[in-house]
Amino acid sequence: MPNQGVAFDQIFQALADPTRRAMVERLTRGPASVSDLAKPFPMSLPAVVQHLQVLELAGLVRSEKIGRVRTCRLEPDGLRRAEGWIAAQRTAWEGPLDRLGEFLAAGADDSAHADQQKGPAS
Amino acid sequence: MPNQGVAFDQIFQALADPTRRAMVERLTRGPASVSDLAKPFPMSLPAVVQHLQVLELAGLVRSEKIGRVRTCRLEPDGLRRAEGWIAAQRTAWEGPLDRLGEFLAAGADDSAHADQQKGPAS
DNA sequence: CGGACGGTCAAGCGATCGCTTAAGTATCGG
DNA sequence: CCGATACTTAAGCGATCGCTTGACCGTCCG
Repeated sequence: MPNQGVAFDQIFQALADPTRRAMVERLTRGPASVSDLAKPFPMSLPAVVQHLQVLELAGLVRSEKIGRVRTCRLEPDGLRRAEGWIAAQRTAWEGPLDRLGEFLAAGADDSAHADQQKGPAS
Repeated sequence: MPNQGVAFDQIFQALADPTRRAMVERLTRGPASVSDLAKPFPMSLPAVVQHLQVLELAGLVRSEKIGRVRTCRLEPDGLRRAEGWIAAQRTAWEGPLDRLGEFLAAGADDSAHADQQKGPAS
């Protein structure tokens, strides 16, 4: 069972490769076999399988072999984990008060007006 | 300046390293100088700067040198781009098919008949 | 049965990654 | 002006990455 507590290292590393991202995009449109998944790419089949293993180890994809065909499908939990981490960082920065801190740190000289119309309260 | 249309490759690659993610987390709590940013880590200063360059090239961090101090701050746009891509894939998977597609593919053996019970969508 | 199909295993190779040390360059403090 | 501070640059080294080729195994079809 592809561990659910996979490290972010593996998730982001998996997503860092364009081939692997293209595979994920392909899999959002439905499950696919290995060779089916390999067709768009100009590389050998073992290379594709290696990418697939990276995705699987990261918990982004699950695959099951029936007969001689391995069928791969997306595992949205991995994606959700990555999205959650990013959102946490982004909101930690945008949330409390820090945009102002940035402004102050940049130019503490002419603080005549401190009300920029930024921040559409997302 | 680091282009805003930076490739996802660089963004996810930058996020794939635990040291770099820790730096991002640190920067959500406010701007920091290079050596300040380096303090929590058991590595040499040049190593930290190299990580910083990766983050900056990915458009996740911006830095400005004043006097002999380089001050780094978070660039939320990069984070938002990454989050957007992930969300797009996740919703592309979860949206149109619901979970039914996944369920059918897992339990059913072929596409000839699709008359299993339907509507377990939560 | 025999061959094609779908995938797997193993070795290896060049490129990149993360990190190091050593030796700079600029600024600031006294 | 001199030393300390805050990086910066460059070279190098072992480990990992992405990909290849070649051999192999199990499954389906005629």
